[in-house]
Amino acid sequence: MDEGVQVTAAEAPPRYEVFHTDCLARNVVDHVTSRWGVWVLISLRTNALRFYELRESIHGISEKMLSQTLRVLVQDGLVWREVEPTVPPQVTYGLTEFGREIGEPLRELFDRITQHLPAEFKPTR
Amino acid sequence: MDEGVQVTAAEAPPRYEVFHTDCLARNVVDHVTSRWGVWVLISLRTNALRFYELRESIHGISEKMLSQTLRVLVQDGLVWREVEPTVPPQVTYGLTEFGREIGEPLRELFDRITQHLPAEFKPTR
DNA sequence: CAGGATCCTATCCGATACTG
DNA sequence: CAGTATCGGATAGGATCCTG
Repeated sequence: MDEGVQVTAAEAPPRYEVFHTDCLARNVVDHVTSRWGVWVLISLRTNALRFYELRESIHGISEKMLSQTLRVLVQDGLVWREVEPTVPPQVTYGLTEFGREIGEPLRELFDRITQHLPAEFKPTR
Repeated sequence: MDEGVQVTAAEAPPRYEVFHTDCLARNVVDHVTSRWGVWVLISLRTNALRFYELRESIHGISEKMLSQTLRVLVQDGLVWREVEPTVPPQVTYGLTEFGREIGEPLRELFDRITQHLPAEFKPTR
């Protein structure tokens, strides 16, 4: 049934086709804006981190959700994963070029949000 | 157990306190990046829309989720709501100043995502 | 038209236990 | 250390019906 892009009229405003359920972009957006994906991307923005570092820097995330989220982000090409075959193993995650490009507007988003909040909650920066 | 901000060291990098579960900013972020909140904000970015226009522009959203999402965004001060007491009633939604500030990085985010996707899925723009 | 109320299902996600 | 597997409760969210 659904297959093409449905833009009602030719002269329709440049409304985003991303809105369609079967759109690939929408999946990526959903992953980026997923409950934990957001924080993973933000955490990795400045530097690469190991699994346990990520877990500790993102409050409230469980190991399950962290690995699950990471797996998706790696699949989407936003995050790279490097395994050091030592004992015990060391796995490091970092942002790809794509991930960094995404992280920038994300940071902008959060900065603007925090700036609009009551003073008592504002970060010290 | 957890109550304050845990920044391991004094000279720690400016890691976001937003990561804490009890942070107000986190709630707003969760709303903005919620499954449907994203699309509502993007939809309203260029101009205000009525309820049914929103429902039609965001594919796959149910009336329930749309009204629920809108309610939260209005509470957060991102969206305004205007009721025209006619019969049948007309309710219009639009972005507040805050909402517009948030919408900008959001659009940037989606533009970058769509630009990185395979050509066959790319919007025509 | 713009929703609220209800019901019901899918999934999210945390806790726990186990593996290389 | 860095996960995977499984279970079960909580929540998101769709469908339907109803109202001002």
